[in-house]
Amino acid sequence: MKINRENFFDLVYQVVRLIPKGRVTSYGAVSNYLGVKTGARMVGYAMNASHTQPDIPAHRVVNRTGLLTGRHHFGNPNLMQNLLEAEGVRIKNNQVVDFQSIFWDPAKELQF
DNA sequence: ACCGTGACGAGAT
DNA sequence: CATCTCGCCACGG
Repeated sequence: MKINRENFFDLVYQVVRLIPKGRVTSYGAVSNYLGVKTGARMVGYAMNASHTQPDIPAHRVVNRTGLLTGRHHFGNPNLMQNLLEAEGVRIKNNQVVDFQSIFWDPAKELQF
């Protein structure tokens, strides 16, 4: 079954909503989980539009290196980091500390 | 309809 | 190890 853009956006939102507090995931991981392995950019694009949707912890989604590449889209560049730190995620130089340990892979953690 | 752009990622140089 | 290039697909101009 082909994933329409509406479904894709919606699915991205759903997955992001499932990210546990204090954990983070990557655009690529979400994309891969949705079956669009090469659609990491689309996830980012979806997140860009996520501001229209409530309850979207976009701050828990970073790039594959754990870098807070999306911080400039939170109005305040420090907001993303603040939100993460408030959840116990340590940030060092715009990068998630111990990224691998708190990384949440929907394909593995969620498994469905 | 064509082109440039992007909250990405992986491989090449 | 630092940069560059290309693929990906949706969207705005």
